[in-house]
Amino acid sequence: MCMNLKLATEIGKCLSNNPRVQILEWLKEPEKHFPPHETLKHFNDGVCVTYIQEKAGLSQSTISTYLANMEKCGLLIITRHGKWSYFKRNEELIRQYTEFLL
Amino acid sequence: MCMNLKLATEIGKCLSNNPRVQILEWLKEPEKHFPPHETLKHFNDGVCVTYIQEKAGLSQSTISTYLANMEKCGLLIITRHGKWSYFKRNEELIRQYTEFLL
DNA sequence: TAAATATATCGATAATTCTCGATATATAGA
DNA sequence: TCTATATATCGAGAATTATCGATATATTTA
Repeated sequence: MCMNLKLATEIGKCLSNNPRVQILEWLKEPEKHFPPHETLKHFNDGVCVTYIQEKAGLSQSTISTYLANMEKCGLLIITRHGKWSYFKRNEELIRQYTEFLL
Repeated sequence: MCMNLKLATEIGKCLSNNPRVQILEWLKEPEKHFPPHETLKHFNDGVCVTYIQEKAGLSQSTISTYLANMEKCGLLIITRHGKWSYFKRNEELIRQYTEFLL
């Protein structure tokens, strides 16, 4: 999907709220901001909802919705392992967005 | 002023609404989207409020407020000539913002 | 100085977003 | 299968934003 005004505005909406921008920043360096996983020993697929929720200090439902919105507009990529959902940055989409702005 | 979470969120708010994102896009190439000025013969300082307002099709007060907000967070630079206010993109700030995101 | 023009600000209502707790769903383990 | 854990979805009230018309301010010109 290529960048356009409509999608850019949806991305902008995700980036218009402090907690969401903060999450995107944390996910730049997961190992620096989140505890290591007990099952998975890496952050290749990002961070699970619970860790992000605890760090953000908002309710589970709020964070779940935020992450779903960010995934929907492409800012994040979701990978499910069993009962966990891992979220990581979609660097390609973010690059497309920044190129659209410039 | 250097980029930080708070400012990035303010910028995100400006970029969370269709008309504002559209304005930022139009201002990439003013000569392509707006009529030439009768007094000034160039777009060096950008485009006046009236032209932007007519092109956007929203009320004068709405556009004036939008432009003021975008100027306040640094996305636009305002230059006044007599009774006109000209707005142009602040490429440096936009670059800082994109680097923050990446 | 009076009128016209361009922009900014104010006050208000409608629409959207924020954020929560409650509850539903899905998976894993006893 | 029953229970615990992780995540998603729903419904609601509070807060914020969208957008307008009216009006104020500033500048230019007659």
